[in-house]
Amino acid sequence: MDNRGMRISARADYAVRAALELAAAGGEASLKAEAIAAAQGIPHKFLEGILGDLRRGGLVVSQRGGKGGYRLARPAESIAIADVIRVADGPLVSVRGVRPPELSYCGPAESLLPLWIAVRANVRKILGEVTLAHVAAAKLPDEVLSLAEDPAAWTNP
Amino acid sequence: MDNRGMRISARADYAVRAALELAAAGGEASLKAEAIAAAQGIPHKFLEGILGDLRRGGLVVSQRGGKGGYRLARPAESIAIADVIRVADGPLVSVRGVRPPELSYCGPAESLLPLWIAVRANVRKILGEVTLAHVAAAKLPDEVLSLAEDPAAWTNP
DNA sequence: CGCTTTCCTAGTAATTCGATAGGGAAACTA
DNA sequence: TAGTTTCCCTATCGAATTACTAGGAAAGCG
Repeated sequence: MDNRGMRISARADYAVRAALELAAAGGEASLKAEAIAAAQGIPHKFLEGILGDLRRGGLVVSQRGGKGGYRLARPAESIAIADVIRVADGPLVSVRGVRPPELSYCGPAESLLPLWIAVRANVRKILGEVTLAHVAAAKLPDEVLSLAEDPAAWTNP
Repeated sequence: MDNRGMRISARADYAVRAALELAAAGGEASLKAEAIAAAQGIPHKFLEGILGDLRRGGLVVSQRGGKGGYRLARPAESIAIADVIRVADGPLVSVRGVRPPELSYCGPAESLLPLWIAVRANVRKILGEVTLAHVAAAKLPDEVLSLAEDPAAWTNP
């Protein structure tokens, strides 16, 4: 019973960091997978697969050949962190592998369904509002910043 | 890239549902593992292991023999859903297997750390406030209820 | 063509997940 | 004391997932 709970996978973390490097590079310049991997310390063959997901998800466009690379398909202000996670890693929140609306509970557990829905809504409220531009510029929205500034939010249990 | 994201495991879901059955039974009565398993449709040998975790975590007390079973170790009003999940499944939120405060990011990803902290704080705000008593009585706190009542919270993506 | 870089398929070692099996050990009943 | 009930412990299992790696085919450039 050590490390489980609600976890953000390496895949999702890498995907967001790669997208942030692209956001920081601006809309014109394109970065090569190897450069992103080096900048963020991500295994580069693993990253290639993740960038493929981002491209198939329409978040990124790619170019092959000598001066090829990747760049964002849309302005960084219009891409939420939630978009990146969903494209690279599937649904934001799931319970036992299915998304909350598909669940059914009985007896005293009946109110679990609205509870999971509320949790998901609260996660969305952050990851759906914060964009790549916010994070890359280190300018998080005030409501998010005030959550993160509370010292109690940094303690272990 | 299908079903990942932030997931609540079967273990955590089962643990909460079992605890809810105990909460609904009241502080005196004790329920047998088999009865809980039948009531909630949980494989009973699997549930036995989970109940062992809850006992070792101090949330539940057990009694062997003819009129044995399990009951809550504390009043249901004093046990948060987060307590149950942590005891059965480890930390509420983790990124790449480690808890947010242990992370370190560089370059344009530096603001990811406060972002994960904010997400965790927002999850805690719900799962740390809502108790077994709330859910078992189907009386969620108003702030949670208002999140769950928003129709937009029930849509897929 | 020759070079670069993306794209695709496959594979893999380690771990986790969900679940099952089979006995003990303790407590109650009679 | 014998017998039943119930929790308790360890061990195992297959399938899936996680985090990577390898090797090459396809596309764009000079």
